[in-house]
Amino acid sequence: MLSKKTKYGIKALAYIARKKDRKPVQASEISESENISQKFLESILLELRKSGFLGSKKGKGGGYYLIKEPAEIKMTAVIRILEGPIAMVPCVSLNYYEKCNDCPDEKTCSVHKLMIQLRDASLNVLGENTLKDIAFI
Amino acid sequence: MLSKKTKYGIKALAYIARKKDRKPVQASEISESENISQKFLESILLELRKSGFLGSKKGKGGGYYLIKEPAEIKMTAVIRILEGPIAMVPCVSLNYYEKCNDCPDEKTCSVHKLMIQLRDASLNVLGENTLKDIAFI
DNA sequence: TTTAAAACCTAGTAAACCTATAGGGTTATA
DNA sequence: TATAACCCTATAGGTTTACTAGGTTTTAAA
Repeated sequence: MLSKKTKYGIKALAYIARKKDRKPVQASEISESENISQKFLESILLELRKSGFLGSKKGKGGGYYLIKEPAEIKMTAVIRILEGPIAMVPCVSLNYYEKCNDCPDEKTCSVHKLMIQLRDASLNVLGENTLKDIAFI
Repeated sequence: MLSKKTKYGIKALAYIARKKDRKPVQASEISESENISQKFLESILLELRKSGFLGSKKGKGGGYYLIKEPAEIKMTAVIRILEGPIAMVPCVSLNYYEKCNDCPDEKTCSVHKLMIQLRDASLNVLGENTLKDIAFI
């Protein structure tokens, strides 16, 4: 299951990307338009800022804005920050590898085999899609 | 993340599939060989029996056995029973569809769009793999 | 210079879910 | 009839999720 956090984060990024001018967008505006609890959204936007996707401006007229071009933001990066590893088991994760303790040999593990295929399929989709691709209909 | 339940369930099915004869395999044997807590495994095997993957024989010399040929057991079916829907959001699920309450229009939703692609990629992989494919090295 | 808007930060919390464990009951075979 | 094996229910302990509350700080505009 995709967490609400990730879902809201993607929606927020897409909302910001759709704005033509690069003026800061307020959390309250996104919250209303996308039906997301404002306080919860604030924490997500903060995380997106800290991880380098968004910049922010404080005070009246402030808000959040994209730092990079939408076409340069791969969905792999967004998902990894918001949701975590793309692999479904740590033993097939490229970025967060960890050995299973129950499994003596990965090469002969049937789960491992299947999960590698799933990981690669997901990586393909997420690597091919940028924020630009999904933000516009 | 893949739940331990699903992981153990797949390992157990693969273990049973690798047996040449069709004699019932005991939970205790699988538990030892695959390093799975026996009580936990029992509950998983029970679920796999109730959902039609396994048959069982009670009493001494009893155990679990496959009802269908490994080549006829698609991994989509296994995952759906053990882990639940393959889609990461209910609004793109084929078998468990549910409308999002925050989203007024699926056709213009950027998350929806991405999740459909992910679902199809996963369905592809899981549909192409049978228990036979993953049980043997 | 005051006021209000907005981001920023910390903490808590109810509910759900996960991963078992406990403790037996039932059934069939040797 | 003893024992091996499946069958079933309940529950504990931990983690994660999805918020909510309540403020502080910064900045622009009145």
